[in-house]
Amino acid sequence: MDPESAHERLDLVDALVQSSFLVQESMRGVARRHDVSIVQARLLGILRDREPGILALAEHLGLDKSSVTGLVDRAEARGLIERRPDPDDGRAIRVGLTADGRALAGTAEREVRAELQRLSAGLTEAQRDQLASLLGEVVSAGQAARLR
Amino acid sequence: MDPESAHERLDLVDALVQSSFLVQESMRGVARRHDVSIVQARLLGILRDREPGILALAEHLGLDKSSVTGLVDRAEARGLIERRPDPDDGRAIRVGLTADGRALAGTAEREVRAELQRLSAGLTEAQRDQLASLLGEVVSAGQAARLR
DNA sequence: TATTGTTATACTCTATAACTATA
DNA sequence: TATAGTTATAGAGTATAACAATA
Repeated sequence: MDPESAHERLDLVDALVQSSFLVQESMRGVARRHDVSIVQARLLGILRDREPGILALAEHLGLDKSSVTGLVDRAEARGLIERRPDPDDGRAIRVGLTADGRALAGTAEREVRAELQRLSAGLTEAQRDQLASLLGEVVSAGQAARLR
Repeated sequence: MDPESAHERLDLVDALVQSSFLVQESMRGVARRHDVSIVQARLLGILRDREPGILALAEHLGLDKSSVTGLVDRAEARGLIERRPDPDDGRAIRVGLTADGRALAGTAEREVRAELQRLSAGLTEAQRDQLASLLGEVVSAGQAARLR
C-alpha cells in the first residue's frame, strides 16, 4: 500500500487518479475471469447499443483503425462479435455482437456493477447521489473538452 | 460520444467507470507527449518516494514479477531508472530513479495535475472538497478490499 | 527448501506505412 | 481523388513455466 495512510486526506487530483486505477483494476479483474482483456470487454460494451464501422469504433476507443481491425479480428475469432456487410457502402462493414458476446457483455457489466457498488457501500444514500452528481459534472467537462 | 446526452444523470457506477476512462486518457496523453507509456509513467511515480525490489513493485502494480522485469529493463534502457544492489540481500535489487527519471516524473505529475484541475474547474471550491472527500472514501474502501 | 530475480515463449495491444477496393 | 478497411511490421505489455543464485 501507499505510505500515506488509507485515511489520509487526498487532494482532488490524487483522488481522481487513485479511483481511476481502482476502477480499472476492478474491470480488469472481471474481464480476466472471463478470459478477455479490458479493451475487449470495453468493445463488447460499446456494441451493446450500436453497430458501428471500424472507423467509428476507432474514434470511440481513441485508437488507430488498424488497431481496431486486430481487436475485432480476435473478438470475432472467439465468436463474440461479427462483421456484417454495410448495406449502404460496399467498402464498409458493421460490427455487431453475437448472442455469446451479448451474454458476456451483460454478465461482465453486472459483475463490475456489483464490485463497484461494494466500494461505495460505506457511503450513505445521499452521499452516493452527491458523488454521482459531482463526478457526472467532471465527466461532462471532459466530454466537452474532447470535442473542442 | 455516447448516445446519452452529456448532461444525462449518471448512476454512480457509470460515473465511476466513465471518470476512470477520462482520467486514464488524460494520463495516457501526458505520458505519450513524453514518449512513455502510462505504465512507465506510473512506475516513475511509484519510485518517487520508494526504492523497492522487483517483487514489491509487482505487488504495487498488480503485475507478475516477470512483467516487471521487462518494464524495468525498458525504463533502465532509457536511462529513467537504475537497478542498484540490495545491501541486505544478495538475491535482491533495489529499483531507483535516475535524475532524468525524477525530472520526468515531476513534469508529468504537474501536467496531469493541470489537466485534471481543468476538468473540475466548473465546480465550486466546496464541491471540489466534497468530491475529493467522497472519492477518498471509495479509494479507502478499495485499498481495504485489496488487503483482504 | 524457499525466495528473488531473469529468461524463454507466446499472446494481446498499439502505431505507422503501404496496400486494396469502393465511392 | 478520397474513404473504409486490411496487411505488414515493429515494439510494448502481460502471463506462465522453467531456471539460476542466494538465503
